[in-house]
Amino acid sequence: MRPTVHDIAAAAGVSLATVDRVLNQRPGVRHVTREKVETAIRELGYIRDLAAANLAKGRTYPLVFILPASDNSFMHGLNAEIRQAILRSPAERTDIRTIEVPAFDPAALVSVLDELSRGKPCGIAMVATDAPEVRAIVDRLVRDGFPIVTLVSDLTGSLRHHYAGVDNIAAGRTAARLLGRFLGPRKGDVAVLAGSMVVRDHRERLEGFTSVMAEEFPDLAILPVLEGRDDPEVAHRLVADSLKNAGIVGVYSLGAGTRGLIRALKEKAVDRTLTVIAHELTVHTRAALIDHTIDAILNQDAGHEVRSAIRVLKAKADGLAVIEAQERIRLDIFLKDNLP
Amino acid sequence: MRPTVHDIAAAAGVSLATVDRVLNQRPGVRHVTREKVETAIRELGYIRDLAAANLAKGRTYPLVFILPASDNSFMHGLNAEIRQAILRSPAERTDIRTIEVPAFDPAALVSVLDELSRGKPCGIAMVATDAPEVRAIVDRLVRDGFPIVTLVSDLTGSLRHHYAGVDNIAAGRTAARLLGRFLGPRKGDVAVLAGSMVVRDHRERLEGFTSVMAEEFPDLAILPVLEGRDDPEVAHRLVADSLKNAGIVGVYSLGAGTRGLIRALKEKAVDRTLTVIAHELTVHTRAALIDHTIDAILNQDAGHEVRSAIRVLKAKADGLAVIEAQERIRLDIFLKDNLP
DNA sequence: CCAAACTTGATGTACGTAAATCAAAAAATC
DNA sequence: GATTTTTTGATTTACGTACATCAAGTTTGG
Repeated sequence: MRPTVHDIAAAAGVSLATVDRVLNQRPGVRHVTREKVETAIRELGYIRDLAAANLAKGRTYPLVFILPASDNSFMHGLNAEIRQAILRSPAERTDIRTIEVPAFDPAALVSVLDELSRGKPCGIAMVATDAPEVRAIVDRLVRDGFPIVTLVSDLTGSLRHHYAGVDNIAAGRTAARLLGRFLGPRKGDVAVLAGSMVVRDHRERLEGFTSVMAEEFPDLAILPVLEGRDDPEVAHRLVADSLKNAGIVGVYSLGAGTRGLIRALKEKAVDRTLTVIAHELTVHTRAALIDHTIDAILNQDAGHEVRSAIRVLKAKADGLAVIEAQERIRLDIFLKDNLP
Repeated sequence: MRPTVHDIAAAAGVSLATVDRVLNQRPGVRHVTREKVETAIRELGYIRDLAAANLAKGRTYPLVFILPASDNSFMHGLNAEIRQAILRSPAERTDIRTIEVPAFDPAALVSVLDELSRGKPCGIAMVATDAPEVRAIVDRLVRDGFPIVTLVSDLTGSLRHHYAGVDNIAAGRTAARLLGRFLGPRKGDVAVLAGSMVVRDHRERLEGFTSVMAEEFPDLAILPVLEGRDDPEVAHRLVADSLKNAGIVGVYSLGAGTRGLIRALKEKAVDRTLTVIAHELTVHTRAALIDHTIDAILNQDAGHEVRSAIRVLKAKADGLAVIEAQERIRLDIFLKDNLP
């Protein structure tokens, strides 16, 4: 049987109350006594029973998810996953709240974080907007002891404890290699559709994409990036326009809101010899993959991201280690054959 | 606050003892009283606090993993993951034991299962060997109330509660499409290296592979399957031999023990224009992917499989639902750009 | 050396559930 | 209607931890 507080007390030759004072870093223990207890803890390999502790404390984990108010399938999916997590709250002792902030708006994000810092959430998961002032307040909150994980979009260089999202540079590189390999010996132009270059994840995908393209597929030329602002209408217009260029052999859509892209592709489908790689599995991209409008979909599993963020925040709140491999968000590659 | 047994007792107008009898299906409760209590449970939305219950019972989950005694990287990795899980046992209340059985030997597997059925494990995870007698005893154990999940290799048509592994038909199909698309307009022969056709997962991969090849890439001809028995030496000889055929443009290695394959490929590398798809990410395949000997690796995450099996077995033992999406083992596709 | 401050022990309650015991009440049997 | 059987209640202990209280002991400071 694993040792309990009673065993520690006996081994250290002190009372239960003293062990408790040491374990919960309460004052009123002489230095030498504290050392005795800590030695006993180490030697017996005592690990406190979290379940029992939480029961005694009536503990819950108040968590906050901060999301951009973007109206695209991916964000809807993310929201749905959070709602699922809320349904599991009783069993997981969580108490989850979501806050929406305007997208691409660092100031709004900062003010929400500042507001939160006056409350007592034991963990914050946020889709980060990449700006110095956001980094600053995140660092402040982390120093004040709030566990913080970034979700979907990271805030590199900040002190956030963890990033629950994919490696977007790798995603871009992967897209480039798939596109290059699928095109084989063909030469021509490649169109890139992004949401906005002010979001870090889009910038990183593009960076990865262009570097592999340059290194390994010099016969393919990347056209100037189309910024669709994750809006189907805008994307449709931009892509339709761009496709008038007869030299285009491939398309990489690295943002969300791929509906417009798909529509433009279908209109052009008559003489279609395009190879298309897109991000995020939604009902639309899924259908397009099945009917061969899209050749491959790169995806991040929103459910995994949400569950992972919750696990990590709870672990950090308890000062526990996480299972790194479990929390790594992988880049899913879907062809029409391995759709879930 | 969520309702407790006390609330149920009050609401149903009975004593705590009676509520306990109902909750733990102990005898000595009249039918009408039982109904009263069950109504109260439903109306208050009572959910028992598993942590508290496990604490009170001093419960642990004795689990058994049954693995084939195969000496290949994948099985070593699986073993390592189980050892990791054993390290987490204290926190997860599990008590994990592994049993090795000779590979490809239904009789041995049956006798181990029979032996286990006389013990009291609360869950069994097994790499299934596909045979009628195995199916029979699995069904018997399931009927006797043992939670059983198959691991890596399934036992379709049996009553096992869950399969913690990838969809191997989809894996084969995906391999075919990748190979076909990577080869593009090239025509020629494709070599297939398998472990053994008596293992279900290998058969299924081949099935998926050949069907997509036939449907969509008629210019590529599949050569007779090479059975390497997951042995590097055998595989090396077979592949080296086969590569004398100048018409080969692609290779699909669907089994384990890919070391021999890689060696054969490197020896032949001088005039290499081969496209190669292999299964399972190991140190060897990883290196080969990086140096372009292999073009893509299909992988199943052994860590995920083990953790998933444990979660599912615990949930089944407690009669709880599992999060389906979380337990789905995905087919990882690795190019050199998205290696973990 | 005495009082104030600090340190420790002893003890009890609580968290939500499981499980056991014994007595009391109700129902079923003859 | 008495007796047996079944059903129910009341109460207690336990799981491992947290936390509070009070008394007693030990150090300090002046």
